[in-house]
Parts: sequence; C-alpha cells; structure tokens
Amino acid sequence: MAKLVATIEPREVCCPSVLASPLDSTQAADLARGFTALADPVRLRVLSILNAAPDGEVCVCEFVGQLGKSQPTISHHLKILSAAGLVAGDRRGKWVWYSLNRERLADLQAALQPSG
Amino acid sequence: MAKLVATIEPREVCCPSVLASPLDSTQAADLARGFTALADPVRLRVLSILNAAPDGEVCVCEFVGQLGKSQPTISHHLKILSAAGLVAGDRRGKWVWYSLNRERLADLQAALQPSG
DNA sequence: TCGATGCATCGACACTCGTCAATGTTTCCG
DNA sequence: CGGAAACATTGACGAGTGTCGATGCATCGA
Repeated sequence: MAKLVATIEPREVCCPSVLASPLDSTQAADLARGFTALADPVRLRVLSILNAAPDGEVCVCEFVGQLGKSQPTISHHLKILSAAGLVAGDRRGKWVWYSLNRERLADLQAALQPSG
Repeated sequence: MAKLVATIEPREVCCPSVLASPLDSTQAADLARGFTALADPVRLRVLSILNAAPDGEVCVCEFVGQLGKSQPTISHHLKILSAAGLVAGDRRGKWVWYSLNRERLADLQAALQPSG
C-alpha cells in the first residue's frame, strides 16, 4: 500500500504511501478507497466494537442493538467494510460473526506514517 | 482524538481511538470528518506533494499543474484539507503557499493504532 | 490608474452516499 | 413440511460530493 507521507523505499505493506511523492493516480485511488471505508461514524463504531470484543467476533444483531441503526443499514456498512478488507464475516448457523482484519487496518495506518 | 483501535488509556493526542469501545457518537463523528478529508485521491496527492516539497511549501498553481484538475477544483480540495486542519495556507504577494500539518496527520494515524 | 496574474467563491450539474421499509434468502426448530 | 429467526438485497428518497465555467477579489508591475 502506498504511503501518503513519502518514504522513498516501499515497505513490505501493499499500500502506497500517502506521502510518496508524487503519489500516482492509481495509488491515490486505492488509498482513497481505504479511507472512504473509514469515513463514516457508524463504520468507525463497528470497528471499535470489533476491536473491543473479547473473543474477536461480533454478530450482526449485536451491532444493530448497540448502534441504533436499522438492520439493513448495519448490513450495508458491514458490506462496505468487508469490500475494503477491514472485516470478514463467517456464517455459523443462523448468525454471521464478523471479525476485524487488523493487518488491513495497519496497512492504512502505515500509509499515514510521517515521511521518512 | 479518539482512536479506532482501543487503548484503554488515552494518549497525549487529541483524537479518540477508533478502537476505543464503544466509540461514542461524538468521537466517531469527529474521526469520520478527519478520514473524510483523506478519502479522495486528489487530496491524497496534494498531501503527498506537500510532504515531498523540499521547503515544505507549495503554491496553488503548482498543484493545478501537477494534478490535472481545474484551479477551482484544486481550491475546493485545499479548502476541505484546510478545514480538516491537515494543511494551512499563507498568502505572500500574489501567491498562497500551502504547508502540511504533520501533527494533525499523526493524530489520525494514532487513531488507527492497533489495540493495546 | 490600469491591466494582468493568482486564487477564492458561486452556480450548476451529475453522481454517490446513508438511510429505511419491504422483500428475498438461508438456517434452525418443531 | 412449515413457521420463525438472522441476515442480505432491493428500491426509493434526501443529502452530500467532485467537477468545471463564470465571476469576484487581492496583489503586483507598468
């Protein structure tokens, strides 16, 4: 991943740096997609709930209860987070358990690394 | 600023953690505004150009030339970045020189810190 | 003072996004 | 099989966003 703050040498992560300059259009678009997934308060709260879950998994009904949004709205946000690679769902019986992809989150964080 | 990934103890930064759970609505909204500013490829490229600028400053016409967007469009994006506290403009004569606020960028990065 | 330059603002447009009610799909249980 | 529960999908709506041309404002040079 590209980094926003430039480090001349790419790291082991996949994303371009926000600071690599000039960030080319493709890298910028990829990074922007990642940050777009983070650019909503409901989705940020979903991530925070997942992060704090003792067993690392939370089912959809739990989000609906805690976030005060309709079930379709929660499902919509989970789909966006899933498409961004930030969460993953696992169906077990009637429930779907979502977990946090910490590596993907770390990639986005790395893109904001102060320029080296 | 709150952190998305929870660290029980707040750090010295202003932002709530994305992972503090559950992130309350106000903190989530604040963080989301920050990431919204990063959720556009043109703005990410603006930041990368600023980060790579030898003297830390770039005038508007430089962005227009490098990014292939109209001058009003660039001005629009600079206004959004400025409102988010990520850049600051300084008028000197006919030119306005923009610089990167690395502290603000570090705050957003800290909000993605893996949960501790 | 006057024209030119650099940048911001305005107005308009197409497009995307967040939201919810209604409906569809999958799974479990009796 | 049939009903209920959990979740996804669809359709629709209002609100917000990115873009550009036209225009306004400030500054500099002649």
